[in-house]
Amino acid sequence: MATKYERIADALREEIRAGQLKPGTRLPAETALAEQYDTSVPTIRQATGVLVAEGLIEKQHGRGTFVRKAPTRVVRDNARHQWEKDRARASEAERLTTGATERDTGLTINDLVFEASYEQVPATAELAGMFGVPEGATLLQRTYRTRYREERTPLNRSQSYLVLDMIASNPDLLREDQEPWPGGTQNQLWTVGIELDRVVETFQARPPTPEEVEELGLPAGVSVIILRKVGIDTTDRVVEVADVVLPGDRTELTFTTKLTRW
Amino acid sequence: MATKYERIADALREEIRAGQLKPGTRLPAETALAEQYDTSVPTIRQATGVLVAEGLIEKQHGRGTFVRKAPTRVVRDNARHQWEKDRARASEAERLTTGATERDTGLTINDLVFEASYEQVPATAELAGMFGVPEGATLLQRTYRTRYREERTPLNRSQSYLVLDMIASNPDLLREDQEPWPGGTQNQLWTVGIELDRVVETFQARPPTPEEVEELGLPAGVSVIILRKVGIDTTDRVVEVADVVLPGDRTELTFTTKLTRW
DNA sequence: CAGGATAAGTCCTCAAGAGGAGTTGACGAC
DNA sequence: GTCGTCAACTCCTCTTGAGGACTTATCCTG
Repeated sequence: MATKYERIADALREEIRAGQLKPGTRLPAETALAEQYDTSVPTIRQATGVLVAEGLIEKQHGRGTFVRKAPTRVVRDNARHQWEKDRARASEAERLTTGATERDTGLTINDLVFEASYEQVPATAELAGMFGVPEGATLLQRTYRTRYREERTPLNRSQSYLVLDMIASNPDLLREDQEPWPGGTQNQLWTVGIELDRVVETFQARPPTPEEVEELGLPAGVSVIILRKVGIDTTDRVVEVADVVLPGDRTELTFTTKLTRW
Repeated sequence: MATKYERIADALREEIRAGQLKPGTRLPAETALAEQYDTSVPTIRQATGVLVAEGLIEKQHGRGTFVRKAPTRVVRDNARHQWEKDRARASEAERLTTGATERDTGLTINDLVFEASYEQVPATAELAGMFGVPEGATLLQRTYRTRYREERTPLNRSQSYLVLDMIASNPDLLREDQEPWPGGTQNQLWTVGIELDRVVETFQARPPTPEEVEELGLPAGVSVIILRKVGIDTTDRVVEVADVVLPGDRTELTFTTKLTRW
């Protein structure tokens, strides 16, 4: 015999699954639900709290409790690291299996706004260790935020680090006033004689910190994806490290691994 | 002015961050905290509930509330799709940037137990669409569970699908009694004339369903990573689809993308 | 007609308390 | 000494009640 609030949560969850409560619908008020299920308001709040944590409903202070819509997802693909010509090789099989979300959302890069800021910072012990430079060495830190046109909360926040000494031969890379990294990081690094060989991406999912909730405008119950991207050049040096914070409910990542046999 | 429970949550969070409350430590009892912060037990429970959702603490009925240890992470790397010889090419740069967790945990494949079961199921509309077969066509479904030796809850659950007709030429693939897929899926498919060309992996993070909480023994506040792996052969056919459910707090995924220039 | 005040409806905070259920260690019976 | 019982401690459930804060629509004022 489950507890009272669990039974209520189950009942509501079932109504949502069955489609009786459609996305966007407002649930009855807490007092109404309390009467309907013959219990008190705190017990109702406990039940709805479960569904919030599951990401099924969303509470809005003063407005009501609503069934959440499936959020718009943004697809990231590791093919973005490749040159354009290579991307064109994407075949029908890929489109069948991964293109669906992109088609559904109908979003293109033009619907997004990018913001960037540059700063010179000393290397932390962790970053210094990865780059193989002394702790405190000067790094160029670029902070990116991506948002939908006409939305305030960004879709992601990314901080990328380069060792200043490695890129000093091209002062344009340090100019704040120009479009950040036209042609992409790979091309930019090429202009200072660095040839990127491969990118290693590591990531995990965890609940957001309060700061991340604030910055990304996350509803309760969603997690963030933490992605660390490490760029390695043809001489096996770590030349770029980037930490990206992505909202878990709005992000879908795709990676293609080509298999080799020699 | 933040609310009372927020201030309490902030105070406890700060104690944890500062290391005054070390991982594994038991927090004072709810009644003691209520007295300490001059409030009621429900308010204390609300405050600690925030930290549970953030994954910082864990409540154990009858025992107490404990500061969570950083969970053991299992690293998945897309290099696992490659032949062994290729893996050996992993260089110092990779080890610097991604090998740390593997070294820290000290876990090898020998510490893990694999369970598998086979079943023949009709293709759902979604799977049929991906494979390009009629809906209801017979699929071979393999269900995997991975667990630590001497732990009951599995680390992950994976369901993999193959089209029966494609692999029918090797009846050994259907034998339940043998070690599942010796040599790996890539080698096994080779025995039926299928040459895997690439693997496309798509994933997202979301809160777990109650069933997943049950099956994977997830503490409150952690999310699951849903990974869909699609194997494509050299003739651009989708030959394998696998859905993997991973606990977000115990999993770290790594992908290496080799950049090309032609 | 525009703008602000108001009222109703909503979810949120906080309190105090009773009883229940899981865990642990101490104690006593055997 | 071993085992089971029991008491103490823990977190969990649920209740009742009061007031606060946010949102929206209505109504009144200018």
